[in-house]
Amino acid sequence: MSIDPRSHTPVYVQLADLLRQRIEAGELSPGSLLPSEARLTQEYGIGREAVRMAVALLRSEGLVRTQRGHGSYVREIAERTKIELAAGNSAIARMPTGAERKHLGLDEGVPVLEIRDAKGRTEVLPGDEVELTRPTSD
Amino acid sequence: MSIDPRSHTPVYVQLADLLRQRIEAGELSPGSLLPSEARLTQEYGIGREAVRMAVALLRSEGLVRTQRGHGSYVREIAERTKIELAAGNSAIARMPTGAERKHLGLDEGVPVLEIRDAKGRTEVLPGDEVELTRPTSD
DNA sequence: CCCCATTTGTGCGTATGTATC
DNA sequence: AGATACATACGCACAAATGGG
Repeated sequence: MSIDPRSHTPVYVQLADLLRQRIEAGELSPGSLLPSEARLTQEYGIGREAVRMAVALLRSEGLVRTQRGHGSYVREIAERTKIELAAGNSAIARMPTGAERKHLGLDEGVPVLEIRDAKGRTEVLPGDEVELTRPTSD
Repeated sequence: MSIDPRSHTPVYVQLADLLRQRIEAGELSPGSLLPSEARLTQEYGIGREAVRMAVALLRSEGLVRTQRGHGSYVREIAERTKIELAAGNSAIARMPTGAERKHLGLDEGVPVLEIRDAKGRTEVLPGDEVELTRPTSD
């Protein structure tokens, strides 16, 4: 598989698609380092700008985490803790504010679950670590 | 408030923080146009790359929507439809795949809710338009 | 401790395409 | 038609963080 500069699909999107495939195929396993920007520019014969935008796109999707002076890692899939949505409560999914992301230690591209109880009190949970359940009444 | 190029925090993160503050403070209201890239580079004395990455970061957070050839707008807050989480079902929040985003017509930086029933069938809902509820058993 | 190689962050110049007014 | 503004893409250069010797 290769990249076509003359395609209507932007080069950086094509690269992101390729990398996403390699991640989902397990060829780039969770915790492993992506090839460096320099390597990707060479291997695919494209510019650094396109490479950086491709990685930024994967970051925004929560697939990779970038560490300056080191590289970009494939994010590890967190275990999801089952949380029961209590009767009378509701939940919404949204992206965290900057403060929330810092406070919860969230990577880029990770949503939060905001739980609201009947009294209007809210609780914000890391979206990649939680599975919301409602048990059968049996 | 200004930007410090010598800070440990990347310039583009600092700018994103400043713009986020202005958005959350209502100074940049929903539907309004952000200053252009050129204006931001001048006003903050930073490079184009930093400006573009800051705006991309806000996009990934679902705060702004960029319209090509026009500018970047502060996203309007969508009405949320209440959806009941049925008994025996569960839900997780995550970022959509590219295909899902296209199919659902989602802006960048908008998570999805994936509902799973007892038989393992899943349904994907736009995270910015849904509020998950569990009524009181009354 | 310093030096060095690697990697990402930042700034800037340039160019082309496309959408809007 | 023209001006403006963003999107994409390439190039180069230097700064800053990281880790190894």
